[in-house]
Amino acid sequence: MMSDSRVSSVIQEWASSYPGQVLNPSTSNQADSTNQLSQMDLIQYSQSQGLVRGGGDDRVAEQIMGLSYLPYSTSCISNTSSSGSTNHHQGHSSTAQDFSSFLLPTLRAPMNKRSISKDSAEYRQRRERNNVAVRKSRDKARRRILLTQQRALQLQEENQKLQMRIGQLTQELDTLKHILSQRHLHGAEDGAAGEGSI
Amino acid sequence: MMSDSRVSSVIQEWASSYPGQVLNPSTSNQADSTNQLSQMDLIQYSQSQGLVRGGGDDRVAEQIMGLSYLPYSTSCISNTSSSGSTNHHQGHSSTAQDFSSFLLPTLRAPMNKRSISKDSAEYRQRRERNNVAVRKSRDKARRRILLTQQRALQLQEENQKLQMRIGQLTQELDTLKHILSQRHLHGAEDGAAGEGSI
DNA sequence: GTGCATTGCGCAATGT
DNA sequence: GACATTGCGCAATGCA
Repeated sequence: MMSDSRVSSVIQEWASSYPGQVLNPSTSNQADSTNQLSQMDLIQYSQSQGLVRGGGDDRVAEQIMGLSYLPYSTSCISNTSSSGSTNHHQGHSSTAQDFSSFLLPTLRAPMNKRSISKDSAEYRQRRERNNVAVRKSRDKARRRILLTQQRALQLQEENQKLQMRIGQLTQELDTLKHILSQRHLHGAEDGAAGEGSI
Repeated sequence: MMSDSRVSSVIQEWASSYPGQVLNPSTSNQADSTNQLSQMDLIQYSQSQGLVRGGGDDRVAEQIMGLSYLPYSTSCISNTSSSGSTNHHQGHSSTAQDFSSFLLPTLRAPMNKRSISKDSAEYRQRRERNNVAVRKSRDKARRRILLTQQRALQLQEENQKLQMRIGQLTQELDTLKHILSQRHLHGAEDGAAGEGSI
């Protein structure tokens, strides 16, 4: 059959994006690689992600939660994040200074909870870690999506080929059946026709 | 298990997510529905398709949060408020002051472009519009991804079925061929064996 | 509790 | 100019 090496390789890669119980090792040697897709694919997104989400109130609620957190002053400072990496709009951040000393206490963030002052190096550190994690996670997601798309494409191609194959087989079968019926009717007349012609 | 009707319906829906030239009627000569995936998948997606969740009225409090984080140095100034969205207070921010006087000129926001002060109602309006657009776009993306995943799953199922079908046909064919060869050798012996038994 | 992973969200830059 | 996409950081939350 169409043992397209390209196909299997991509599917292989795709499968690796789903660390769950996705791969079925027994299928790798088969001609047409048919991995297990499983429900894993649909779980993650369908639930907890927008689509099914009820009304809009949840959004509001979520929003209200974090809003009192002092939008300005903080976080203007001490970033110097070493892992700025792809950050683009903060090239001049190197000159950033700590304005917090100018802020009135009343203006400061409500940081009532365990004094999570946004000035603390610890805070910045955590933020930076999270930012890294976020980037990583999103890269992963992007890759996963891409692989899924490629996989869909290839499955479709494969499908077409399979269907074509079925068409061939069916036709061949019909021919043989016809021949057989002919012989059945007329008895053995010796006609090796359609054997290899189809 | 899954019924074929469901399959085609989902694929149908999936196809509608790709307003490009996704469907190619010329290839659908074979029995099963086999849509064209084409490269469109991997490229981009555009076009809009009014989702159900159009109403932006449900979300109101979201803008309380207003400017989140102030990219470090720039734009730390010129706003006095956390931007009370379109229709409400600027509550806690009322005590906010202008720290810009403390900022070194080099630290000031680059707001040189037509003075895009974040206080302006026009700015808030634009932001809000964009936020709506972003939500819409992301919903769409989520839907698209979900659809692609479902499609991949279904294609895979279909694939398995096709392969099984091919197996059947092949075996049947072998049987008939065998029968034919037998007859060929021994002449008509009358043996309607594998006709319908496979 | 600690730490990374996910996810929704708003902002801004950029594309159409 | 309006809307659509996209990368990014923040915060909440999930999870090991």
